[in-house]
Amino acid sequence: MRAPYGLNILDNCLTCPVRAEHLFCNLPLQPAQRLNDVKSTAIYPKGTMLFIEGQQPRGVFVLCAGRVKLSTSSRDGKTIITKISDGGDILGLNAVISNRPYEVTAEMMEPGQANFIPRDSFLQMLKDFPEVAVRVAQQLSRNYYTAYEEIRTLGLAASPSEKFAKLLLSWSSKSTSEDGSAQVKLTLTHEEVAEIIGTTRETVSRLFSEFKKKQLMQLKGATLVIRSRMALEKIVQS
Amino acid sequence: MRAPYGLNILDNCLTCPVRAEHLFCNLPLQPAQRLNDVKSTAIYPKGTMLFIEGQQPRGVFVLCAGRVKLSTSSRDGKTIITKISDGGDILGLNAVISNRPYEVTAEMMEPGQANFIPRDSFLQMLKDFPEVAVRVAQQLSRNYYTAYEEIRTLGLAASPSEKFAKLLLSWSSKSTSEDGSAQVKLTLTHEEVAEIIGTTRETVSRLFSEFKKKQLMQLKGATLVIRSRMALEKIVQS
DNA sequence: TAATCCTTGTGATTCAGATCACGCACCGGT
DNA sequence: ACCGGTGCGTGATCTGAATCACAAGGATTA
Repeated sequence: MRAPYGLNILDNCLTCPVRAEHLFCNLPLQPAQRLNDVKSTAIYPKGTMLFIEGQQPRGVFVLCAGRVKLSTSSRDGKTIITKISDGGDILGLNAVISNRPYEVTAEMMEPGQANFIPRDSFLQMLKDFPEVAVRVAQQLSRNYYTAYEEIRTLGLAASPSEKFAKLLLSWSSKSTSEDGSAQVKLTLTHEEVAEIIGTTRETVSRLFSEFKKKQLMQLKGATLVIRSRMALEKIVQS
Repeated sequence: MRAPYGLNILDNCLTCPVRAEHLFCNLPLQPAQRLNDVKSTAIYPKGTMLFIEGQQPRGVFVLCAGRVKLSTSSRDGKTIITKISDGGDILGLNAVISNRPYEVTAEMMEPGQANFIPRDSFLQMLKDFPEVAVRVAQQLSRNYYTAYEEIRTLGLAASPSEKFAKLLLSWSSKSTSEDGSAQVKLTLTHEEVAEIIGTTRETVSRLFSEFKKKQLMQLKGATLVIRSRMALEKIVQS
C-alpha cells in the first residue's frame, strides 16, 4: 500500500513490523484487536500540529512513523522543546488520563503516520483490560522520568556547555560503538537545539565551535561524530 | 492512641478521617482492606530520610501526617527541591512502578507518620484490583503535571523575580480570600526557597526585600501576607 | 550567661551569557 | 540569474545574578 510522501501505510497493528519493540504496540491479542478496531490511521504532512498546548484532550496518538516535536511556550514567545518523539511513542497520554488540557504542542517534524484513539474508547480499553492499564501506568512513569531528567538538566546544570554536553551524550547513547565514538545524523537547527537546552541560538552556535575546537566532536556534512563519551561526561557535573 | 512527638497514630486506613480527600486513601472496600493488611505504619522523627535518590525501590510510602521535602542533587552539591509533600501524598510511586532507582530523596521536615507498602505487595495489588491501577495511573499523571510545571518554571521563567512570584502564587492559591489577599505560614528558610526556584540564598533575601518594598507582600512574624494575586500575576509572564 | 550554630541582610565585585548587529552561505522558487 | 527566506558565524556591548565577604539577629545548648 502506497501513500503520499513516500510512506508505507501500516494498516494493521497486529502485523506491524515494529510491534515488539514498543510498549503500547506489543499488546496481548485481545486488547490489540480492540486497539485495531477503535484506532483511525492517518498520514500527516510536515508541520501538522497533532494537538496544541491548552486544548481539551480529544484522544491519544500512537506514532507509527515520523518524528514529532513536543514543545511548550510562554506568553512572551519563548519556547522550550521537551522531547523529540519517534515511532512507537504514545502522545497526549497524560492529558487524556487526567482529563486536563494537553500540556504540550505536538508538531510533525517530517511527514509521518499516527493512529488516533478517541478519549472515550481509550478509557474504556483501560477499564476492560487491566493489563493495558498497567502498561499505561508504566508508560506514564517513563514519561515522568523523562520529565524528571529535564528538571535535573534545567535546574542543576550550571552552564550551557554542560547542558549541551548532556544533550550530545543522550544522542550518542542510542548509537555508540565499542571505542566510545558515535555517529549521529544531526536533524535539528541551532535554534531548535537552543530551545532544548534553554539558551540562545548564538550561544549554541558558539558551543558548536568550542566543542569542535576542543576535539569533542566533529561535523561531516549533517553527520555529527562524537569522539569520546568520556570527555563529554567529564564536562557534565550533575 | 498516643505516639511520640505529640502525634495521633492513625492505625486503620478504613477509619482515617482524611480518607475521602485523597486519591489513594479513598479506595473501595476490598482494595482498602488489602491495603490495610499489607501496610506497616510507622512514626518518623524530623530529618528521617524515607528514601534516598539512587536507591533501589523498596516500596511506596503513603504519607499520613507531616511534611516531606523531595529533592535531588548534583554531584557537586547543588540541590533542588522539587516538591513539598503533605498528608495523603504517595511517595516513591514512580520508582516502584518502573522498577528504577528512586529519583529523589524524601526527607521528613517535621515529625510525621507514613504507611509503608512493600514493592511486591503493591504490584500485586495493581494486578488484583484494576480500579487501583487506574487510580495509580491518575496519580502518576498528576505527578507528571507537577513535574511539567516545574519544567515550565525552570525553563521559561526568565528572572528569579518571576519564579519567586510564581511560588508565592502557588502558595496563596491554597488559601485565598475573596479580595485577592492571602495568608500563608512561612515554614521554609531562604536557603530552601532558593533551592525551589533555582537561585541563591542571597538573591532570595533580596527578593523578599524587593517584594516587600513593592507592597506585593508583607511579613508578620512567620505569616506571609500576600496583598493581591493580581499584582503578582503581572510579574509572571509565562 | 555565654557559647555556638543557623539564618538573615546587604554591600562590592565579577563574569558568563543574553542581546544587538551584521554579513554570509545556502536553497527553492519564479 | 535573480531574489527572498532561512539558517549560521562572530564580533561588541550590556547586565543581572552569582560570588565573596562580613556583620548582626535569633535560636539552641551547655
